[in-house]
Amino acid sequence: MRTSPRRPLILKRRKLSLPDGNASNSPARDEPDGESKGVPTQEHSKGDKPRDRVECGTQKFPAGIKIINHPTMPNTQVVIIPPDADIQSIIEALTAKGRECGSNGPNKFILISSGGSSRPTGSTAAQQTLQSKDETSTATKGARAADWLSVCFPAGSGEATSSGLDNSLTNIQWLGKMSSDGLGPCTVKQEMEKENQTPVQETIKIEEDSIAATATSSSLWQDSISERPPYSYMAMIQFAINSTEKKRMTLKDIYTWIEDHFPYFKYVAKPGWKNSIRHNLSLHDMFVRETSANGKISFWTIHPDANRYLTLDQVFKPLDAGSPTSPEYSESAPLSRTLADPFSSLPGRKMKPLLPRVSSYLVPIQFPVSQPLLLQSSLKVPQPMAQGASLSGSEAIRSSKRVRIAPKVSVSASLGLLWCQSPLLSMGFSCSPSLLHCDERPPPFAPTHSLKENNSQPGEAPASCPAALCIKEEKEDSYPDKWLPSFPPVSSIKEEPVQSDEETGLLLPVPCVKREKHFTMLKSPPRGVSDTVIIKRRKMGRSRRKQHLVLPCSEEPVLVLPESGGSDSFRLASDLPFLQETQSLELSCSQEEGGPFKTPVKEMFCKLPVSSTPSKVPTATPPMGGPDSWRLAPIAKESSELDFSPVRTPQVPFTSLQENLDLLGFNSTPLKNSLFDSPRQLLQTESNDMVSGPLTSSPASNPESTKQSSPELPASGLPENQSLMEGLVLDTMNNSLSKILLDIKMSWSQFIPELR
DNA sequence: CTATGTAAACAAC
DNA sequence: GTTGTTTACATAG
Repeated sequence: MRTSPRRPLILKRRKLSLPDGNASNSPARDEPDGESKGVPTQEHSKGDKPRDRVECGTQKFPAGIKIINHPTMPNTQVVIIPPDADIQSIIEALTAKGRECGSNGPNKFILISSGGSSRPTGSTAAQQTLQSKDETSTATKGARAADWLSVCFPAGSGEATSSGLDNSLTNIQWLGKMSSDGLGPCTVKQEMEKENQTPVQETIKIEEDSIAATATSSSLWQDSISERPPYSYMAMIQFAINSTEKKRMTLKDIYTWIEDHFPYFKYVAKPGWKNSIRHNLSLHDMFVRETSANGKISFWTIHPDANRYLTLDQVFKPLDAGSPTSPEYSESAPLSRTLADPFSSLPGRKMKPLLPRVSSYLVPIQFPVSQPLLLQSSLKVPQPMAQGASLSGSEAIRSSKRVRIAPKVSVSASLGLLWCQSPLLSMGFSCSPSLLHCDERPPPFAPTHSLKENNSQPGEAPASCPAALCIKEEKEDSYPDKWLPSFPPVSSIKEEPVQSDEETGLLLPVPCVKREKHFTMLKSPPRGVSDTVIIKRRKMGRSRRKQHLVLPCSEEPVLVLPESGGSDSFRLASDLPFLQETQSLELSCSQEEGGPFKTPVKEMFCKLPVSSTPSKVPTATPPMGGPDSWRLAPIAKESSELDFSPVRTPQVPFTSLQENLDLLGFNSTPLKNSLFDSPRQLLQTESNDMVSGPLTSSPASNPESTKQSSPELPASGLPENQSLMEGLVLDTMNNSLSKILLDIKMSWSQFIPELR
C-alpha cells in the first residue's frame, strides 16, 4: 500500500511516426542478426538541424514572436508567443512552416506564452525535462528523440517542485545515458569484470565523452555503470524485447541489449547474470519462446496478453531513492519489490523506475492513490484503431499503447480503472472526440489484448498467422475468457496438458480448459507470425516457473494499454460497471485462487473474468505490473502501494472526471478547458489560462508532482501567481495543430534565454 | 508467503 | 559453449 500520495506528473509526448510504422521501428533487433548489438542509433544528433530553420519561417509570424530552436529536441522549435498574439495565426504560420520544412525541418513547435511567469528557481530542470531521451529509440529507428516531450508539472510548492523535477530529470538523464550508452559502441566493455569497478570507471569515462554529447552528466553515467539498474531481470527482458519492432529477441540479443543499456551488466555484474536472464525467461510464462520457421533460431517474445510493451524509455526515475524530497518514491520502493512489479527496485538500488511513457502522446501519470480518476465512457473517442493495421511493428504497438494510470486502490476500494487511452483521458480530461482528433494519429486505444490477439503485434498479419503456429499450452495456462470472444480459434493448436496441477481445479468455474484453448487459439493468431512456432513450456505446478502469473500485478500501477477490442476501445463506462460487478468475483478468485494458483494460467483464468483492472476485464488488458502481473492484478492486495510501474490499474472506485480532476488537483491545469472541441479552442482559452489543454493528447498535468510536496494540493490548482507557463506543442508533421499542451511550472527561461 | 536473485545441475544442440 | 529448463537456496518485503 502505498500511501504515497502523489507522484510528479510527467508528461511525455512522443511523436508517432505513423506513416513509418514499421520503418520507424528499429527492425534491427527483430532479426536475430539484425539486432546489432550495439548498433548505436543516434537520434540525438539531430539537434542541429532545427536551428537553421528557425529563421525560415520567422518572418511569417506576427511580430513579437520569437522562435528558437529547442536546445535538445531535433526538429523542434520553441515559439515564444506574446500574450496578445493571435494564436491561430501563429499556429497557421507554424503549420505552414512545418509543412514546408517537411520531415527535415522543424516540424514540431512548442508554443510558449511569454506572459507566463517564469520561475527563477528553475533549475535546469526545464531543459532536462525537455530533453529527449530515447533509449528505445534505439530500437525504433523511426522514433526520434525529439518526438516526444516530457514535462514535469510540479504543481505544488515551488520547493517540492524543483526538487522533484530535478530528480526526475536526473532520472531521465540517467536513462538517457543508458540509452546513449547502448547506442554507442561498446568499446569499453572489456574486461571490466565484475569486481573491477575502478577500472571500469575509467574506461567508462572514455565512453563518456561520446555519451556526454547526449547531454548526460558523466557522473550520472558512471553511476549507471556502477549501480545496478532498478529493474528486475524480468523488466529488463521486457524492455529488451519490446525495444524491437517485432517484439521478439534472441537470448543473445537480450544479453546484448541489457549490456548496452545497463552498463552495470556489462562491466560490473557477474557473469551469472546471464544465467539469471535465462532463468527468468524460462521461469516466467510471459516470456514465450518462439522458434523461427526454420527452427534454428529461437526468439523470446512476450506473451501478448502479458506484454505491456514497456520500454526503457517509458520508465523514468523520479527521484533518487531515498531522496527525502520525494517521499512518494520512497514509498514505492518497498512495494516494488514485494510485488511482482517488474520494475520493482531492488534493495539498495537508487534508481527507480518511473512511469512508462506512453508511446503516443501522453504519458501515464500517476494519480494520488486515493483519488481515482474516472474516465468516462463518454470519452470513448472514436478511435480509429485500426491500430494493428495501420500501425506497424512496434510503432503500432506503441501507438496503441495507452497508459492508464490509475492510482492504486486498495482492494477494498472499488476498482477504478482509468482507461486512459489518451493521456487526456487518463488525465481525467473528458475527451471529446474532437480533442482526440486533434491528434491525427489515432490514438490507439485498442485494448491491449487486442494487440496481442491480433495483431497488433508486430504484426503483421494477424490473420495469416495461425496456420503455421503450433501452440502448446498447458492446462495451466489459462487465459482470460476475454480473448475468446474476440478471436475464434483459428489455428490448430496443440495443447499439451502437461501436468494438471491441483491448480487446475482452482481455476475459475469457467472451464479452464476451454479457456485455455481459446487462449491459445487467440494467442496463436497474434503471434502469428506465421513463421514462428511458439513453444510453450508446460508449467510445473511445483516449480516456480510461471507461477508468477499470479496476481502480482495488483500492485503495480497499471498502465493501461490500449486495448484493442475494437468496440471495446472504450469501455470505460461500460467496463467499469463490469469491473465492479466482477470485482467481487475477482476478489474471490484472486484471493482464493491467487494463492493457490501459482501458475499463471490459473491466475489468468481466474482473474480474467474478474480482473480488477478494467482494461482486462473487457478485453484483457495485461496488467503490466509485475512480471506476471500482466495476467491479472489481484485486487486483493491493498493496492495502496504506489508503483512506479508504468501501468497500474486504479482500483479506486470511479469518480466523475470532474471529481477526479479536482482531487487530482488538475484544477491547477485547466483540465476543464481541455474539453475543447478543437485545438484552437484550447488555444484560445489557453492563452488566458495559461494552461493549455493539449489538443489531442495533452497530458494532464500531474497532480502528483505537486503533491509530493504538498499532498493536499488544493484542488483549485496553483495560485495564479504560480501560473505556469504553458506550452503548446504543435506538430506539423502530424498535421495536428497542437498535440500537447505543456504546463510547465519550471521556468523555461532557464533554457531559453529569449524567454527571459 | 511472494517475488526476486543466484547458483547449479541437466539436457539438447 | 550456448541455450533452455528446473530445482534449490537465499533474501527482502
